[in-house]
Amino acid sequence: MVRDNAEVRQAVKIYKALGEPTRLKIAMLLTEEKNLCCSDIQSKLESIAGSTLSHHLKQLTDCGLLDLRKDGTYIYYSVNREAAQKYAPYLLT
Amino acid sequence: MVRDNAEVRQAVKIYKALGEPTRLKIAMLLTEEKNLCCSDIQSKLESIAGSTLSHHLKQLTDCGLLDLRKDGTYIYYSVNREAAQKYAPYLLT
DNA sequence: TCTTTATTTCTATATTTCTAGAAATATAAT
DNA sequence: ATTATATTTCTAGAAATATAGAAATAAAGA
Repeated sequence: MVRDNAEVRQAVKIYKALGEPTRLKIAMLLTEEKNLCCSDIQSKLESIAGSTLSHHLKQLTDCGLLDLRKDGTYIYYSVNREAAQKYAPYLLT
Repeated sequence: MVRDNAEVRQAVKIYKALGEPTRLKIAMLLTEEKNLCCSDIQSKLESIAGSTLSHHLKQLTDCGLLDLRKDGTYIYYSVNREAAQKYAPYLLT
């Protein structure tokens, strides 16, 4: 029952990231279909500015919930299964 | 993979509730020790105004993560295991 | 090189959230 | 009845967040 503080801080960040409709949607999109790039995601959301999406993606990666892989001009995102499993396996179901 | 919208909205609310350090701490306190009342919780946190705590508890109950039981002047809170299991089993580990 | 496409950073604005004091409500105890 | 305790509601200020336009950066292709 004794918890590492760093772990708890990561939990807060992950839950904060998921506690916003657009970001939860992004995480869910990436659970269904991995390796989408920024503009793929943008086209799957109704209407969102690139700059806004960029901020959301930063928050989702900074907390460790998303991984990214750069390939030329593109950046492909995917869900980090370990983090999701540990904190929010709901995403994976 | 098709998700109920109401479920997704509840997920957002629960993650938003847990995405704040004080509220995550409250949820963790209540996982370890169930049936604490408002003032018990207040004394277990460093220093928080009753009105602030009340708002946090409202958010945690409104999303369905905490249950409450009234007994006279006291209100005893506990974690709703089903909700925690579904969305944030990290709390229960 | 010039242009296009992808993404980020900067900046500003609108909105939400956190916090707590004061007042209100509710129940219990004297 | 009065008092004490527990909790909530109201209110407001401060801080954080969401959003997007404009400019900047980076890589690819013509």
